[in-house]
Amino acid sequence: MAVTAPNPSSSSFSSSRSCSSSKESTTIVLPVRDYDLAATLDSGQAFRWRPAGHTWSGVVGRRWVRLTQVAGGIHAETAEPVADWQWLRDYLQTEVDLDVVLKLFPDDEPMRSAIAACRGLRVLRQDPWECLASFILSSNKQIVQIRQIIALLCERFGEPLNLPPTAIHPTTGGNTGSFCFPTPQCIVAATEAGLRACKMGFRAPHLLAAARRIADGQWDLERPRYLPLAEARAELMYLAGVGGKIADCVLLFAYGFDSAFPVDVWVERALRRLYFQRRRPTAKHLRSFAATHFGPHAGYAQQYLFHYMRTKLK
DNA sequence: AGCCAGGCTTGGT
DNA sequence: ACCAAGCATGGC
Repeated sequence: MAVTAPNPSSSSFSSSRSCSSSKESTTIVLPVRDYDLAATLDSGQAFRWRPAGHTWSGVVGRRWVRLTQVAGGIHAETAEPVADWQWLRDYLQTEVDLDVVLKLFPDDEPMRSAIAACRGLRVLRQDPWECLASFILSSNKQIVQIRQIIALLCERFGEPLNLPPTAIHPTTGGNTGSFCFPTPQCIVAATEAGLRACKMGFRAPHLLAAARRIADGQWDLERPRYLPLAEARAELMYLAGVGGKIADCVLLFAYGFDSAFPVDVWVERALRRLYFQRRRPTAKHLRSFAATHFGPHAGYAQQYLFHYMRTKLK
């Protein structure tokens, strides 16, 4: 199995990027090619993005953001002026050269089809806590329901955010997506009943327990970054409510382990259908196949299979 | 091992 | 139209 530590350069806080003389602004165009914004924001890796036409509004960290795919890049708008946009480049991973990733995919028919269908799909680099909490809440839920739970959680327990007047929706009253994702400290201050009221059911005690461990310092959100994949995975699985699949999601979507390969039902279906036809591999066999077959960017390949299966193969 | 725990979507009838 | 199955995890 490839044990690939996160590539520091792809989460770079590039020292060459001077911001000493940069002006503050509420808009920017991040230049990028090979980027399918809609596929990326709507492929089950993040749950707070809302489409309105061809623009997407959401929250990254403590900032409300509206994104639009434009010729040559991604147009971004924030509510408050920004001097240094590196946080958004990191989140969207616009500095990753997709060609390099796709060239290392296995050269087989299923991957060629998936690339043809989803080219431009990216893996985001999300905040570890939001990602961990979101995927604890994802267990045994479908994407629409996960979005609902997280929207309720943010409205009820997250800090309100500033919005530009243009973001106020005339019919809904406009506070959708205008809350921070609640910090561990916010969650700790909640009760299990209050969390259950966000429709998360049996996941409530898991979320609360994880928040407590993190808030009181027993579990360090930064530690997995510096561990080999297998150890980082074990750390995550030490938390209640985090099994192998959810651990792999957090490793891939937050910590940048490109070789982490989450296998959910959709990916399992894709693997069975595209690589195993009518045979019946065990889950263990599928995992070992995935670990050896898809190379250093297996997680990226997984995202392509996932999106391809959901949007094109059904 | 097999069942249960929210609740919403999907698929079969 | 209805009703069962699926979903990913941990605890019993």
